[in-house]
Amino acid sequence: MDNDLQNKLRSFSIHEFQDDLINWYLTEKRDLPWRKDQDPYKVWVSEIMLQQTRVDTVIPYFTSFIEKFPTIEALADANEEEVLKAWEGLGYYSRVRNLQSAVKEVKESYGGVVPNSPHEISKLKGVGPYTKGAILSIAYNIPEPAVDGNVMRVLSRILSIWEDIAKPKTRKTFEDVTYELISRDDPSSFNQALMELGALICTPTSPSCLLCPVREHCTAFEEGVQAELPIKSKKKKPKPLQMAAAVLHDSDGNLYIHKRPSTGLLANLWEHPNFEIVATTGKTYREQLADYLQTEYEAKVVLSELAGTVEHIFSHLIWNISIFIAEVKNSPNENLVAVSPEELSKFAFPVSHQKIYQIYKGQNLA
DNA sequence: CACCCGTGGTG
DNA sequence: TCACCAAGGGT
Repeated sequence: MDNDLQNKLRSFSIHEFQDDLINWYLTEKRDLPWRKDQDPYKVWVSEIMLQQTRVDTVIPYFTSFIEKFPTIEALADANEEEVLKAWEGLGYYSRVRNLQSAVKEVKESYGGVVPNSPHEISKLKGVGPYTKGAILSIAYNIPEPAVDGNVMRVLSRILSIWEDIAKPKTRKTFEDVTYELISRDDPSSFNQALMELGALICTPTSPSCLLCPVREHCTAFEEGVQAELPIKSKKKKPKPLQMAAAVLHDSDGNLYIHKRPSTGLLANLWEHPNFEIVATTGKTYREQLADYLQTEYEAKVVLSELAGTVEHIFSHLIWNISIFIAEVKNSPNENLVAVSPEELSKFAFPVSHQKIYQIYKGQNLA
């Protein structure tokens, strides 16, 4: 921590800040399903789901996930397909594979009890510095910083910290600050209050300073620079890729689907056969797709004309997918699995491939 | 550190 | 439309 920041903290009314913040939180906090108790497992699941994901999106997933897998034991013993299906549509699917892996570790090495030491909990897959602090403080009431985007935004304004919060090393500054500020009486409420304030009052654009319970402590508000903070450098634009996909079916209406590899993008999810178009050949998308289905799956097909397009936007790339319907005239190789339309709902697909299937169903109707 | 890893909402 | 956002972690 630099000298300027240390000086700010020396003249900061820490206890008054804690009281104003926590009292506001205890009165105004939202009634969320993961706040019904302090079960470390449920806190853990909620924190993983909430990573880079909105509260409103998480709520229905959390409720049904806990119904399906109410305990560490239940999740540890669950079928991986079923677990992935419960996560379908939430995104960042490695989160749930890491979670199940970590839960198995807790079952085997810690007797099914989530460890309460920073060192041990950090070794669990998918538990980084934020999630570590969140579980320890919320479930175990241990005064550990839990620095997420909310906390960096709120504290950058409170203390007028002009470091770029997009830079990895900046998180250390905010952990140091949080360690100075955190309530030793109620670290759980303190950490959650900082995040709740960021979500409800101290929002990224147009913060509601006049409603803020801690504006008397806020140097950015005092100086009128709350709209300039935090400093956050720009992200790269996602790179567009041209793709082609086929909804492959036989004359009985069975579908032929492919399981993606266990690492990388959309790992272990199912998809309709697809590939990236090569721009340099003189062939049409349709011709390239027929070639691909033949070489990759030994599938002889009758392809439709272009049936539609689907866009899939990721953090770092964009698929522009041209969709064709293909009827197979032979038995494809073992890289494809045949399923009936009724069975399809047991498999987890990325959202783009759900849309691809919708196009096929629309064609069937006509 | 830079890059990879999803999705849906919003001004 | 588009840029940015939302309780990050792994490599």
